[in-house]
Amino acid sequence: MLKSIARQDQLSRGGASWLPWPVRRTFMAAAHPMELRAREVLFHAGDSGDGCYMLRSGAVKASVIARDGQERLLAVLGPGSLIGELALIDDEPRSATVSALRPARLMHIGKAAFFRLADENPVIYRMALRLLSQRLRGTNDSVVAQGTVTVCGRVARAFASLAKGLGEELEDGRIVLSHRITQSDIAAMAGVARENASRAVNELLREGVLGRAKGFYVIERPAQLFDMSEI
Amino acid sequence: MLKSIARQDQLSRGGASWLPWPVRRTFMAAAHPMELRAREVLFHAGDSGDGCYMLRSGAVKASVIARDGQERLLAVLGPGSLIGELALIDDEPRSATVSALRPARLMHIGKAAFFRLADENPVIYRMALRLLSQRLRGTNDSVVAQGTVTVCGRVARAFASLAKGLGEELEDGRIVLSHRITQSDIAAMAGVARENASRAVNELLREGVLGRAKGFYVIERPAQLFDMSEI
DNA sequence: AGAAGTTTGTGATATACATCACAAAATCAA
DNA sequence: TTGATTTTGTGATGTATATCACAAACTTCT
Repeated sequence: MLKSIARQDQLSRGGASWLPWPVRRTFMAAAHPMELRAREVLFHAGDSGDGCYMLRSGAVKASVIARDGQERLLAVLGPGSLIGELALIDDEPRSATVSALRPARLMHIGKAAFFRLADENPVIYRMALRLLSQRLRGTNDSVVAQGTVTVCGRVARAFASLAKGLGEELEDGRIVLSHRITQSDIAAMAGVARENASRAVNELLREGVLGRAKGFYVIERPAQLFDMSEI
Repeated sequence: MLKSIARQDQLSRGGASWLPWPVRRTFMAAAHPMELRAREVLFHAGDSGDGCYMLRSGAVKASVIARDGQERLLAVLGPGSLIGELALIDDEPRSATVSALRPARLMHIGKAAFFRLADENPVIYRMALRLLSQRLRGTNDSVVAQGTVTVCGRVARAFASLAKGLGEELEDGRIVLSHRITQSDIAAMAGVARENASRAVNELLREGVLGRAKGFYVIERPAQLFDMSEI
C-alpha cells in the first residue's frame, strides 16, 4: 500500500490540505477546475499572470531558460503543490515556465478572489507565508550547494527534490518516483552536463542508494540520500 | 546630494516604509530598539528564533557556512531591510547567520506581536508576502546564474546585489558602495575563489563598469552592470 | 515487427576555475 | 612612525567538469 510523501509533509509540497476545513471549502468553491495534456504549457516565464494554481493530480515541471539557452529545472511538482503564487503576490511577470510532465488536473484561483478570501481568513495568509518561507529556505540551500557541492552530491539533491515533489513512500521506507525521469531532467535539475549526470546516477545505483524498478527510479536509502544532499 | 537606492525601490530592501502611516506607527510601537557593535552577531544559523528585525542604520551580512567550511554570503543588507523573517514565519531554526558589518541600530518585533498586528492589518501580510516573493525571485535567479554564468558575470551580480543592499545613488546615476568591501566578501557572494574574484574585479575596473573612490567601490555604469547580471 | 527516434554509457579531449605560492600594497595598532 | 596584519595581484599548476564523438540500448510509432 502506498502512502504519499505529501501526506506526511504537506508543507514541502505547498498543499492547502491542512487549511481548516470550512476555509478549505470556501477556497475550493472560488477556484475553477482545469486540465492540461502531457507537455502542455500552463504559462511561460515572462507572461503576465493573474492568479495561481493548485495541482490536483499529475505532475508538472517549473523551468527557466538561461541566457545561453540551457534549460534549468527549478522543481518537479506533484499533487497538492501550489503553482504560480509569485506572480499572484507581486504582480510581476511569471518567473518560470510551468508545463505538464503528464496529464494534470488543476484548480485555478484568481488574484481578486485569493486576496478577498485571505483578508477574511488570515490563516490563508499564514499558510502562504509558510509556503514561501519554506521555498526560500530551499533555494537558499540550492545556491550554497551549487557552489560547494560536487556533481554527485548535486545529483543526489536532484533526487531528493524529486522525492519530495512526487515520491511515494513504501511501507519499508523506500521511495518510488512513479514517473519516467530522463537523465537530461536530472542534469537540468542538478545544473550539470547530461553525460556527467549519467555517471553520477550510475555511481548512486552502484552504491545502492538508488535503484530501478519497472523503469522507475526508487530511492532505496532515503536517509543516506538526504544526508548526501545536506549542504 | 545622495539619494538612497532604497528610496526608489523600497521593496528590494524589504523596507516597511510604504506601509500606511497609521499601521507603520502601530508597528513601530510594538517593536524594541537595539544596537549591534561592528562584527557582533545578531543570531547564528541553527539558533531558534523568536521574531524578526528591521535595520534602521548600519549594515549587516547574512551568511552560511557550507559543509566544507566555506562561508557563503547570501546578502549584504542596508537600512530599511527586514531580517530574520523566515524563522518568524515558519518556526524553524534560523537559516543563516546575521552579523553587523559596522555598528547597526535595529528594531526587534516578537512573533506574537507580529501576528497580532498582521491579523488586524492584513496589509502587513501582503507586504510580507511581496517581500518573500521578491526574495524568492532573487534566489531563483541566483540558482540559475550559479550554473550558467561565468565568474566575471557572477562577480558583477555580487556588485549588483551590493548596490541594492547598501548602494547610494549619485545625481549622475552612479552608485556608491559606502562601505569597505574586501575581495573575499565579493568572492563569498559570487561563490568563487578569492583569487579569481580579484581577477574579475580588475576586469570590471578595466572595462570602466566599476570604479573606486576613497577606498569605496563605485558602480560607474549601473545599466551595464545590471545587464551583465541578467541570467 | 521493423524503422525511426530518443535515451544512455563511456572514452578522449578541452577548459574554466580552484589551489598553491609568494611578493607588493594597503591598513591597522602601539 | 614602524612593525604587524590584512588585503591584493599574479603567475604556475592541478582538477573537476564540460564538451565531443559515437555506439549500444531502449521507446515509440505505424
